[in-house]
Amino acid sequence: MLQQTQVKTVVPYYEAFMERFPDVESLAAAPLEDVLSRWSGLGYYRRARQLHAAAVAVVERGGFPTSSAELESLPGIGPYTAAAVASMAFGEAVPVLDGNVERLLCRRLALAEDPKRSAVRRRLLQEAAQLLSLQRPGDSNQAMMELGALVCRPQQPACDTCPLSQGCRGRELGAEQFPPPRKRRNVERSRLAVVVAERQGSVLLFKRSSNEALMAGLWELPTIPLHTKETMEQSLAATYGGAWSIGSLEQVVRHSITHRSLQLVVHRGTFTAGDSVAEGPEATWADARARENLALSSMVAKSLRSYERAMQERAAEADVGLRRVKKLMEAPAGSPRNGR
DNA sequence: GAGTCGTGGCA
DNA sequence: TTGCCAAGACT
Repeated sequence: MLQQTQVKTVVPYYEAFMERFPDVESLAAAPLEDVLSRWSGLGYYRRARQLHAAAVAVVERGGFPTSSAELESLPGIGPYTAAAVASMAFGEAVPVLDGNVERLLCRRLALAEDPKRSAVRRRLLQEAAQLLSLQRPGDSNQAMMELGALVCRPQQPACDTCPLSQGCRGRELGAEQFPPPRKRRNVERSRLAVVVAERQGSVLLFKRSSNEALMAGLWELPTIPLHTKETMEQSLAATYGGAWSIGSLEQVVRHSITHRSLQLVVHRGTFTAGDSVAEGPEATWADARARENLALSSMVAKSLRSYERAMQERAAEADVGLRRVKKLMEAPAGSPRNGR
């Protein structure tokens, strides 16, 4: 969970996850669907699949591997995670190199090169090994990561309070210039139509196939690109089968996925199953309770919240209108109206 | 080696 | 509003 994700974000997911899957056996025995649903909203869903696969592998081999080399053979466990687990759980003297330590060491060595390059990486690992406490490698690794996160932070590093400022070459030259800024990628912008089809309090969802690159295996609201020659109804039928009609209600929701910036136009719509529906992706009608146990992305959850808010506002307006009408009808016939 | 994958916080 | 980035791994 902590891979590329901040601790603060992870904590609530971690606690709920551990309650649902208290040990490796329960995780291995659980359907992937359940694992994904507990991962909903955390992102990088491949991690959930790999964690599940790793649990299966651990149970099959009869226990956890205890060396960093063996750990790294498990799905989803790379150099960082293998070193972190091996050092913290099993006391192996291997250094971790996460984003924080990487930055700290680049500054310490005043390396003005891209730390992702393998040659630079080797140099950083060598330095990390030098600094590692062989008596307490787990604590030592955690201390380095904390130091990077809290003291040798990306902007405005607190060099004055740094316990490693002694041998730091970057401090003299201006720590902030190391490592060099990454090449930035251009953001791809797009507009999508998202359709909420309601039926007796349930919403129509489709399952993304497991080999999709993006959010594989998660449930999605029917979604189509905007600005096509086809009408929305045609696009929806082609993608999801059935027959569609689109209502007037629409809400705009913004969402960003790594290098993409999405404008989601959430529509209300209706869906009628036709002969072609069997050819579309797996579908389900899910009410609010059912949705709790489905794997939804944050993008879908956000769209649904926006839709529900809009519907509540519309209902409130309708209620006010109804009261006005009632009031008029209750007034004595032929009585003068306001302002006349 | 470079591209990709989600999301939320923050400046 | 926009861009950057985080306890990375995999293709």
